[in-house]
Amino acid sequence: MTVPAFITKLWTLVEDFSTDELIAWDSTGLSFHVLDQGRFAKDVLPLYFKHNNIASFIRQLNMYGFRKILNIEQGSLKSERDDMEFAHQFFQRDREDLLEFIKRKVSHGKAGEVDVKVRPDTFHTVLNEVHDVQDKQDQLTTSLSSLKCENEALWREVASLRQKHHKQQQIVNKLIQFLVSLVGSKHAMAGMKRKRPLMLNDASQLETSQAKIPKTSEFTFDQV
Amino acid sequence: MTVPAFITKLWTLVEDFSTDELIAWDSTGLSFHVLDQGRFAKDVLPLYFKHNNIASFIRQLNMYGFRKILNIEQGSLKSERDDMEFAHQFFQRDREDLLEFIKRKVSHGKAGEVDVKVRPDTFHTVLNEVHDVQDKQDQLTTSLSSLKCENEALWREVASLRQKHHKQQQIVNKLIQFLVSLVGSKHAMAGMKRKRPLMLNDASQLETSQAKIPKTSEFTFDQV
DNA sequence: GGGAATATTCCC
DNA sequence: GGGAATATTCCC
Repeated sequence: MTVPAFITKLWTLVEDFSTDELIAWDSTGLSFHVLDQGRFAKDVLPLYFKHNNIASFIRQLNMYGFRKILNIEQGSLKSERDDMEFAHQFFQRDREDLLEFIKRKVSHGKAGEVDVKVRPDTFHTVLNEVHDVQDKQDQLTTSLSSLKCENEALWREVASLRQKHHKQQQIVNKLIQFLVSLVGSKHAMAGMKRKRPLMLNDASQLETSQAKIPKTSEFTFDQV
Repeated sequence: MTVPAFITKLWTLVEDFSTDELIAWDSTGLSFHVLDQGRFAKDVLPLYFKHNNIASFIRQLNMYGFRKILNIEQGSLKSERDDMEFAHQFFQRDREDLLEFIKRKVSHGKAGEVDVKVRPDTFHTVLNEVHDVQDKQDQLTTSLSSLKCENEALWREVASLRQKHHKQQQIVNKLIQFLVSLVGSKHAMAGMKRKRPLMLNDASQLETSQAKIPKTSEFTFDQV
């Protein structure tokens, strides 16, 4: 809505017939010419701007997206040597209504980037926190790996112990069967005194204790 | 080394005796006064700057760290009503050598902050990576906790099984002692045939298998 | 041409 | 006073 001062001044300047000798519309009305750079800078620029440098004028044109029109005969001798031509899509003769679409380039930072302003100590704090998380994750990974090895060894130990217990129980059963066969066939037990019971019924206790832990590990380990 | 144009112009301007009626050193030489703002802006400023606004002049003073000196009698009637006084540590009469230490404030961002320019997709990538690390760490923590519980249950199981094995072995030993006593006292074994050995020497196997895992867990678990 | 520092303006 | 946009300068 609000057209920058440079654009309105430029349009007024190009439209002004009194300065057509130094700056004027192209015959097409879609671009404009600057004829005599020296005189234009010295006599015209100070009337509109706070300087008399053609370079500053061109800098502004570039800031607003104007492009320099290159003539066909570049290096060859042309009728007018001191002739520059500039154009912009929305800078046209008798079309002041288009000027509002001419936008100044935002200079800060590359296009497509966003500024993130942080205090240096905040920056270092965040960086340290990320490193802390990474260190802790490394420790966790190591601990997890160690614990997993220990766990596997424990599972093997439990399996081995259960197997040994089972075999031992079979031995106990065989011994008892043997004793029973002795008693049944020879009645050898007659007259012997037992000080206390032998407590041979361990198997039932073992079965109940096994229910406290799962039969297989529910944990899965993925390398991180 | 290179003193900004504003500072050199300002110092020249204050030193200049011809303008002392409008701008001049304080008697101490450590600050300067601007007497008649209206005349100063209209007659003096354009001689040194590209404008005639006292506001722009003061804006520059603030940009370079000058401070306004407040008079003792603020609201009361003073001899000179249109009198402003400014000072800067390194702006003193006859001390042009100090001017190089007057630094312009960098406008972009708050003081003590540093610009970090990133493309939005890079910003989101980094953010996602941090969240990935945090998620993975949560998973690791959960897995580690589960595995630790399972590990503790396994240790209890192993201890329980070892105890049972020990008791079972004692039973086996007592049975064997009992059989031996039977054989020794009554010679009841005579004439009986054993099909295969009873394999009662399980205890030695158990001892060797225990060496495969440590007696106590070397792992320590800290909550994260 | 355009990045970046300084200058000027505008506005809270 | 100072943030921020625009203007001017300086420099590659």
